[in-house]
Amino acid sequence: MTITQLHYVLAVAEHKNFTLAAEKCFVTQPTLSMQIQKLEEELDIIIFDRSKKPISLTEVGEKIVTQAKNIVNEAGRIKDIVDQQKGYIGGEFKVGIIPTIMPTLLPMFLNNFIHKYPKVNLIIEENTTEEIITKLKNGHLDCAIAATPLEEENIKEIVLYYEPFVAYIPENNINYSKKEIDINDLDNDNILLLQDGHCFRNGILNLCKNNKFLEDGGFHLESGSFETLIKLADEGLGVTLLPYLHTLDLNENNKAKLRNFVDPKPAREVSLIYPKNELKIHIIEALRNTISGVVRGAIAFQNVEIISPKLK
Amino acid sequence: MTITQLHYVLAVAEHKNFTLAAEKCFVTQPTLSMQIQKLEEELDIIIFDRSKKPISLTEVGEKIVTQAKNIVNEAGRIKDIVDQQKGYIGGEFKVGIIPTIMPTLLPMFLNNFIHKYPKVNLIIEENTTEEIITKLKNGHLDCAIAATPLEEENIKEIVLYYEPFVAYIPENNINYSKKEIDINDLDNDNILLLQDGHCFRNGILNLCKNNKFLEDGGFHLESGSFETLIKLADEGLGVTLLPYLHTLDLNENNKAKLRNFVDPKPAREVSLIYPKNELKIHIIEALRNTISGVVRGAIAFQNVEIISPKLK
DNA sequence: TCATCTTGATAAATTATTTTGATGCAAATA
DNA sequence: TATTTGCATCAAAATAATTTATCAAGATGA
Repeated sequence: MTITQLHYVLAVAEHKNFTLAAEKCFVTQPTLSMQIQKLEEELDIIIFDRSKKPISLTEVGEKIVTQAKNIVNEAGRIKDIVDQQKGYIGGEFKVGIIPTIMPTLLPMFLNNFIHKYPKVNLIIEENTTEEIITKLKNGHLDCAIAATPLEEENIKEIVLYYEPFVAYIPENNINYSKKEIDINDLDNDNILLLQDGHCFRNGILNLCKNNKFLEDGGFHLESGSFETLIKLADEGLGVTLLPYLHTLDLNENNKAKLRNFVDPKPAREVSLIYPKNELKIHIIEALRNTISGVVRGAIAFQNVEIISPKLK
Repeated sequence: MTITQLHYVLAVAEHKNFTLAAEKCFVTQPTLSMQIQKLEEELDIIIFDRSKKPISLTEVGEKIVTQAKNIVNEAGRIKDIVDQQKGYIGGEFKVGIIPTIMPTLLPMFLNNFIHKYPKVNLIIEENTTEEIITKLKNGHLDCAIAATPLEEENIKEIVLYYEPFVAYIPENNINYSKKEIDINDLDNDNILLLQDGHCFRNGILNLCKNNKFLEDGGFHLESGSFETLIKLADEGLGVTLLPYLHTLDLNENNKAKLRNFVDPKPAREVSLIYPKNELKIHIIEALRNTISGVVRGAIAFQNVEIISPKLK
């Protein structure tokens, strides 16, 4: 069994077609046929059922493919180790970002970064915190941006910035008239939050433990976007909290309903997180510097005294 | 990079000697030299510092070796998949057992098992519950025996038996005169327990929540063996609890101090646990049957009504 | 139904890689 | 200085991978 053979197997499994898979592997079709036959012979099992159209995996084949992916993935990390040693800033670099950070932060640094490090092939994906942790640990992500602290084993966190929350108070609410809000003022309101998995929620729940929402769960909202939350708040269903960077894009009408918190402001800690093995530490450092640079201007002036909750 | 090359690298890393490593790989020394050179050339780094005696790993070399182990380990699982498919009962089979189960259970089934399945190369190691979980997940163990329930993701549990606890009451204790003990009778005693990590401890703490030991922690004992606990109890430092199978080996003097619990007896659930992928399920089933057979005779007659605590 | 197309298997020739036995060379040992 | 130890090197031999050309089975479609 060779790593090459496993690559061939994966290609056929993906394309369900020997000829096409061969092209993708930059070899001729007989090469693929032969090598896969050799592997099947060595293992004395059949991986592909060639009688079906399109070609399908046998039951064992499925398992072999799953494991082959693991092996190939692990093998790929050898290159990462070497790149790290050489201080090479380039190659594939996969970053996970949680949904509530993605739309505001990404545009701020993306252009900057790809121009500064053109050799890096940046691959960004939106993931929940939970997905991020799994993928960091199994190597499907090189680093991620999420709300912290997570205190996960084998994962390191470098704080990028503290982002204060801003209250969004609809007009009919008794707190609307206040210029600034204390977190305890909201004790009697429904606080509309994002669905679980969007870790933003965890960030707030711990701050207002006396809130009705938590006590009796008058109603349970599982919205996926701040836009929905704002509309629901406008309907008089409660108040909501928005991370500062999100409030910058609101229209004037909505901005009028924003109220800053008095110090100490509730805030979320946003960090760059990555596996302890520090395989791509050079690229991670590059990313950190880029983000720090652009973010400083955007939120540094906000005098954030943190009530950073212990997440999850 | 080939899997063979990685094997060669690991062999040299282990033996610190090309000639010896070559022997272990059943190839000649030039083969090893060439292949490792080829790999070093491909990666454009040096793995081994040949100037030192004995040969040593470079800094990158260390990392490469660590990763090579992962790759080789993952590659080895392909064989497991195939074996599983073929229902083959044989090959290497690694079992972890927690310290408080090892000495009593192992002798009961070991002989039986290795005679019944001579093709299985059984490798037993003593591990804490925590180690077991890690090793099951990363494939360094095929299955394990531990106190349950653990409720760990990706790990399955099959209960082997329920083992009742027996109280060990020193003579000076007020409970000594009782023929049977109620768990609540011990509320005012120090209960001597094994150190953390030995999961036996978790099994008891939840049962007697009012115990002084927990309330004020008059003193904290971190003993590693039941023998020590028994001696400390004899010194008048408290009472201790022993799993039933352990009590069978005590001397007469000690046995006199044992008191059964009244129903419902506290008990620990002992299970065979293994990864959800069920890679070696046939061997695991074989092991389960063997253990069930021998254990039934030993503790089935104990009318165990379980207070099985939820473990950590 | 019959020609045609698609697609994987096979054969033979070619090319590339791996392994080996013989030997060299440097450093340690005695 | 002679000897041993241990890795590197080399060229020949053995093995293995790849390719080109071709085939055969099943699908497609006129």
